[in-house]
Amino acid sequence: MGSSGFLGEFEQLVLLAVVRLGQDAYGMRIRREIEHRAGRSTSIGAVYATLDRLEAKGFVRARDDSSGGRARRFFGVSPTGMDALESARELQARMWAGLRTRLRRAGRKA
Amino acid sequence: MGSSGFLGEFEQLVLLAVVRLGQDAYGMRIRREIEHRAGRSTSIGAVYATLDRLEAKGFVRARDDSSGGRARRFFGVSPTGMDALESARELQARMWAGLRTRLRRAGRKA
DNA sequence: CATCAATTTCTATAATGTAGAAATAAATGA
DNA sequence: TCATTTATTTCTACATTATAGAAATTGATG
Repeated sequence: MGSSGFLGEFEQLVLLAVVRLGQDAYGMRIRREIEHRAGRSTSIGAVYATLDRLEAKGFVRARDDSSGGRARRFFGVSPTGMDALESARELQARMWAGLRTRLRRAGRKA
Repeated sequence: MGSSGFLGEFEQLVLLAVVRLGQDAYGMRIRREIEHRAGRSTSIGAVYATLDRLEAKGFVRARDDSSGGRARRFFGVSPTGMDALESARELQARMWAGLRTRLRRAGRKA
């Protein structure tokens, strides 16, 4: 993938979950969010490994936990990360453009 | 990924290119289609490796080349493959739902 | 038949995805 | 206070996917 700025499938899920959760984006919460919204089970290890990789690419940054409670690692999406999300979305739009009807037709006759 | 039916990022691109190309979907052509539409360079090896994996999963099937010319390997998307595409699209829709404005806001202030 | 051009195969490696056990540390109740 | 529970993160290991490019194949062409 050559760090070319493209987002893998799961990376995209995690990044979107971080956007959605806003101030509340930390590992376990992100995991739950993905499981709920995507309806797909995932492991906590998968989430953290992906967060670490996203951080290494500069797509998310960890901010320190200031709340008194249990120490947690909160994440936020960086401007670069936002760009990556936008690009991914645009790419998908281009690739899908005009294909929905064709897909439905094919699905019926299959 | 455990062959859980999820499509990787590039797998999705290839599958969509096969749908779009219809009768004309063979390796080199798929490569060109992706490069044009996605505006992203890719290698022929990447395309074939992905086609092989998609075939192993039953998402595409190769049909024999009946045209007289240079022997080529044509591909078509199977019903299962169509389902996988639909699922991927639905998943994306769910994950993105209601996020565009938030993304734009964040992009501005960043 | 020699060469060319288009296509596919093959080989090798990097990046991403995935799970689950182990470690950490706050909270709780005795 | 201390043992226990509970929520969270780290760590380790491995499977799958992504990627490139050289080599092989085969029709076409001179």
